[in-house]
Amino acid sequence: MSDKQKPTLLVIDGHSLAFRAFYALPIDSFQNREGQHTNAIHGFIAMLITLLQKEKPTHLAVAFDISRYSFRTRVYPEYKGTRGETPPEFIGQIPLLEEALKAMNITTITKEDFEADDILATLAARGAVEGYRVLVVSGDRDAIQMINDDVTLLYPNARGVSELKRYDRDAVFERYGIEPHQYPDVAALVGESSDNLIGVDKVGEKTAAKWINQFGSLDEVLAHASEITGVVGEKLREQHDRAVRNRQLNHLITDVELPVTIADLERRPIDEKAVREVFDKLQFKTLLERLIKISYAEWGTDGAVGAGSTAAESGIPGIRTLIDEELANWLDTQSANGATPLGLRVETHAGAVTGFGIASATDSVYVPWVAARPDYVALESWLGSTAPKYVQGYKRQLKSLITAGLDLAGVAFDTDLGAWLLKPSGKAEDLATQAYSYLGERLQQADPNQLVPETDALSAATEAWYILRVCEYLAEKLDTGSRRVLDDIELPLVPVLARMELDGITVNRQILNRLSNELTATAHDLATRAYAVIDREVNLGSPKQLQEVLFDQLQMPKTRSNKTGYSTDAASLADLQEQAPHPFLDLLLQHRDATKLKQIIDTVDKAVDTGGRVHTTYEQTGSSTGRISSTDPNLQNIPIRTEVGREIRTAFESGPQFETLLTADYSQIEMRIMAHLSADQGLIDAFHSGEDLHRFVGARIFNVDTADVTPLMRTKVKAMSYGLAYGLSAFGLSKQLRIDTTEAKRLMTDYFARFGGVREYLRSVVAQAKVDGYTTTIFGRRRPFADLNSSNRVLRDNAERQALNSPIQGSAADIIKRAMLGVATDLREQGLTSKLLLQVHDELILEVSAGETDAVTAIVTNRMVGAADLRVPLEVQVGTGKNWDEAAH
DNA sequence: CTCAATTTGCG
DNA sequence: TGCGCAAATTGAGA
Repeated sequence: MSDKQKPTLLVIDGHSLAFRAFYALPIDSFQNREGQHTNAIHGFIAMLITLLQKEKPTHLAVAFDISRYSFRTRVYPEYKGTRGETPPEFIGQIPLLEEALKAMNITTITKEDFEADDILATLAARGAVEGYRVLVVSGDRDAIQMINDDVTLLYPNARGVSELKRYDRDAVFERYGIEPHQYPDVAALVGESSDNLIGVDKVGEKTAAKWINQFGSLDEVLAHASEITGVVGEKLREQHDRAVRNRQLNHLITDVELPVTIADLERRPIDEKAVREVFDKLQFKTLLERLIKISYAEWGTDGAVGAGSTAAESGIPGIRTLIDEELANWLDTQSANGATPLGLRVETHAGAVTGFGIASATDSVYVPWVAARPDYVALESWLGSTAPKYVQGYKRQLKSLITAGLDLAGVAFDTDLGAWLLKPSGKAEDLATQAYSYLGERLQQADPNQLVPETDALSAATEAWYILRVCEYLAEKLDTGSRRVLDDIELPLVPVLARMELDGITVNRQILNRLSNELTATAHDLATRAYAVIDREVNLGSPKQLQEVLFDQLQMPKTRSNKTGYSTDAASLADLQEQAPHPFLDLLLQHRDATKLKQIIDTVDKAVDTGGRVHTTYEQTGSSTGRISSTDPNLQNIPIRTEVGREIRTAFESGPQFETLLTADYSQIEMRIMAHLSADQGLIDAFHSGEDLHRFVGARIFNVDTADVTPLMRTKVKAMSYGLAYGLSAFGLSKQLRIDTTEAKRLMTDYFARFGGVREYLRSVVAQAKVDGYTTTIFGRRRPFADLNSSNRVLRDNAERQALNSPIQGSAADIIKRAMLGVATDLREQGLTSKLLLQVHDELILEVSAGETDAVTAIVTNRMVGAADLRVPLEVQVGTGKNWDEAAH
């Protein structure tokens, strides 16, 4: 008999599941009118309903513990002794749950002196013998021993309620490397903290599984204990009794006498009246609807239930699977409709393309993709054509296609980019969330309490249809400026970024490994010395432990306070060093520096592929200002400010087929943008003078000749200038320059006396933003602000500084993106093989082919300088070299 | 295991 | 009491 035909017995550990649900769902969101908490009941029943739908059990029972005491606590009083008091919010939920189950006509079983798991084990064993497919739901790991070819365990994962993990024999083997029936042997050696069973010291899952595999069983392992060498062997012989005791306790009883037979557990229809009463008392409206609905479906009663919009209601078109001629004809018909966009979803599995969903407003098709199939001419030509396509996650989809050897053109909208331009400070949303946010429609999988993952995910065809609709909605919402940014900057940038990611940059692992080893030694040495100075060993990476050392042990003056006490960051430590010099401080700072650099090196090293290259991922929708960010690994925070830091940069090289690396960075782009936006004549003159900016500004402020500007004066002016764009206060400036606030205030006054246009501009940005609710960059990118008129001072001040900075940082982001587009275009059009590799906000890094250095230098310079037409010139510094460090000069 | 907080790297 | 990011680590809590 196949499993499909077998009757299915579903048995649940009631207490353990309810407890999991209790911790997984927010307590405060589930409370009925009497103040009784109901989150555990809600989670449990949501899970149960899903299980009924998915697994369609023919027989069902829920087992409960009667009390905390069982035969096991008599044998070993400390059993489960680590479990604390029941949380007060949990009290009362179990009886209510039992009441609800009763109304649903579900059998609950308890047995004096036994735990629920023993009941489950008994039912599972009997069910298997009687020819059932058995599903056990339990959050207790001991349940693993029940698993065999007929019995599967559904185990809640760490998230608690979002899904159940299926454990069959294979899954157990994969996870633990043993057969399910051997699990108690392993657990006896390892121990089980939740049961207060202490294992053999030094023995973890790996060791225990190895022994069990080697000797066959716990008894055999113990019999051969004398053969096991090393400290673990010693511990095993010493703690032999623990393992034996644990094994006795974790053995589940499979012949508990029960008042029911399996046949008695056959499912029965719910008592609808009773269910309505109980669920009403619990105030479970949605769950009641779901339950009634499935009950009607199952028991054949009239199913006229109003809740939830079904496919037919929301107008999802049916899906047709098309290939060959039919597909060609369909695409033909669509393009005959002119330039009407189609939704497109590239379906992938493990990175490889497996199919396509394509949708018009009224029709959706699915195209399975088998790379070897010959006749995809029509599809490929449509993909590569300018026929407008609406997508989600353009870059990721494009990369999949490129990897599959396919072209993609004509992308005219992306839900992610559109949503981000509309609300750049929002979180990235998946399609289901977007459909709900913008269309108000719940996609399948909408129930957050679902415990078992949907078996049938939404078809790529239906996704394409939703993508189309979300895009249409967003396109409607975008103002013309944002739309221009999308069309002229963001969408065209996607293929450029995709190429950069796929290409990656060559990294010399020998250099990284050498540096890593050196830094490990340095850090170790520094730590040892630091321990000697304070006469004890602490974790130098733990702010909490450092606080103890600094403020308790060493009685240092208190620093800036934070949520956990007093700050130990570099600035605070530097302050301390001044007030109360101590060798520990310097050692700590150096140690931090070494470990941080090592961490970055190791992260990059881990990301090197077999071809010796590192591929970052650019987050195009990650920032609020319009910048792109870099992750996995982040290549925008490679050290440069210290000697060792720069050494790391020598590891980034041009690839074997290339001649050199080229870096090009904008000089003072933000100050230039400020000069442009403020139209301050002084600042504009500064940039036209050819003089060093800070020297020029310093001369004006301190009333001296440019030649007489001292380094100290220049430093102060530089800090002031840069701080301007961030909304720096006199206090902040004094902090940074380590001068008193009076002097900082005077510096600011003098600065604004000479460059009043800047202050005027910054003021006007904030004022305008308060009126409009958003700021705008030179190229029309918007950033909305919610808190500019907040009555909360902190919120408002923060929003004001963000608003003041956004047009500056955002315009710089626009400019370098435009430069990247120009560079990519020119490289392509001039048939050059040099490649754009990295972007670091105001810097581009390229890999240059032999003989192309001059051409590439010209392209990069022209495109970067010409990326915007400002009141001041844009200046670019270009350098070349074998590696990133060399190229940066 | 997950999450918040802290710290630090870059622009 | 200075804008924008990503990553690692610690320690607490579920």
